[in-house]
Amino acid sequence: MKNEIRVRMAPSPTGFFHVGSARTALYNWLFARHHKGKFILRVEDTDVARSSEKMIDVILDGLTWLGMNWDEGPYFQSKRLDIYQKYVQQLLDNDLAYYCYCDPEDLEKEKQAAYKSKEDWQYDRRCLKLSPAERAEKEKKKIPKVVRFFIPNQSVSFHDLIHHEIRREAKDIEDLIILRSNGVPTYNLACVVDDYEMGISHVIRAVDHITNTPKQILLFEALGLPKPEYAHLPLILGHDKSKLSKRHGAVSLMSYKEQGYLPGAMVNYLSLLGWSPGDDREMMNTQEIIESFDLNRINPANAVFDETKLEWMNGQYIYGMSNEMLLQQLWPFMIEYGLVKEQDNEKKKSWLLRVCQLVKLRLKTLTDINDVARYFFVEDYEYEEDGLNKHFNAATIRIVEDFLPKLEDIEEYIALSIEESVRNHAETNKLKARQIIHPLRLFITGRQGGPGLFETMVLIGKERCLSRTRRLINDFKKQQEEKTN
RNA sequence: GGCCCCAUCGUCUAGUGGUUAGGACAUCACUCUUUCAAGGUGGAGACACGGGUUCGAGUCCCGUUGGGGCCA
Repeated sequence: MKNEIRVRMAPSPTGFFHVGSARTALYNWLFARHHKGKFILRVEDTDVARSSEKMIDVILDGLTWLGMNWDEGPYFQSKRLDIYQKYVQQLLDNDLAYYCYCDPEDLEKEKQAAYKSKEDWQYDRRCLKLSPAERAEKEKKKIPKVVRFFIPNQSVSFHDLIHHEIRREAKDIEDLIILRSNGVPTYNLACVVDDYEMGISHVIRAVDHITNTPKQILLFEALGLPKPEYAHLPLILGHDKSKLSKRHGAVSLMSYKEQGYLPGAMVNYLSLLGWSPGDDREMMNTQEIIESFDLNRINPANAVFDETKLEWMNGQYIYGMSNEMLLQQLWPFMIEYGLVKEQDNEKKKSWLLRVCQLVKLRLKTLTDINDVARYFFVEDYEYEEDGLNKHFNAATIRIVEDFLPKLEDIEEYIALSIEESVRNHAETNKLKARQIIHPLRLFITGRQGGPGLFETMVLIGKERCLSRTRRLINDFKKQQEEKTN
């Protein structure tokens, strides 16, 4: 118990789950699983005016999607106010904290004025210097008061597992507010109390919290509590190298799910953003990542989020899946795009699996199914402009039209016989096979590229191939007639 | 402005005093192919700068510059 590894994810419920938070959560979780420790969920909702169930569900859904199970919680700070107040009282009793009656708006004005004239500003402890009479006066007037933590005059240093020795002078830290006038604790106090109460052994969080750590260490010391170990993770940046935020586009974890990314690929990619196993491995399943994971191997430099590489990796995962798995993952998207109906799952199962096999190499995300394979399912696929320019002309139409009877005559409609028929026809008519293949592909699929044409034609079926081709030929003829008239 | 963190190809990274500085994505060329992909082969591409320490520095120290974060 004493040496048990216990880490936490402590999200503030903002209504969405940032990929940066997901990465932080992931590293905590990997660390816990690697050391057979506990991963605890704690919702830091004291700051939030109203944190709804829904906001928390976003977090839970995200963790679940990525396969990160938690061992305890979620605990809610908003339900633990009395605990924090108890600790604040302890500090007050020991003269390690004091009441402050200053009007926050006044202080804010002073601060802004100081910044404007490029001066540093810190709270000057004026309420600490209040005489008993002055204090009594303010109490009598019922002026709202907060509790400030008295920063002792010393330097603070701590050992960060990623950044090594970090030192900060106490004079650079101001007496921070730890309890608001409404009795709600501030971030630093609640965090310290909870990290202790929940037995957190390692605080693994992003580096933008590193300036909070000395304050928290001072709080641990003032409260006489044991300190956890600290590891401050590098930030995830957008392409302009500033902290990844909404203005960079998709930063919510669930938007990646909606865009058709697989949780395994997401975990794999995120794990490599700031960490590496030390060898050249990149494609790793979650189990392998857990086994290799080590805080010592985290790169302290910030990392740019590279969606292109994530996309590539996702494609690798899709290609590596069994057709059954792929179909299952694809299903909700195919329903959404109107490619299939619920009952097709049973009726057309084996056909669907064959389509999966044929297109899986071309899918980078699950949503690609609509672009890459729409023509297998429905008739409203589009024709590539460039392709029509090439093949929608008298000479080509003629070639295809000549070939159609041969296609019709094929008895055993399998790839081999279609190919044989095309090649024979080409030979007897002194054509290159591609002169038939290319327009045929365009007419049947609307595209110039794709899986092998003959296999594709088998899956689309003879009748549909014929009718699609005839439709194009008729369209062309109609167009010619209109021109001559 | 103050304080803090960071610095290897465009991007993610390997590298812990002696390496032709390795890999991956992206990019380019070739190859395979009915096409598009994927694959295969190859190319181009980095130690921010300046001082030290050392026989020897991407690697250790200091400074500069640049980027980022927090205070907001």
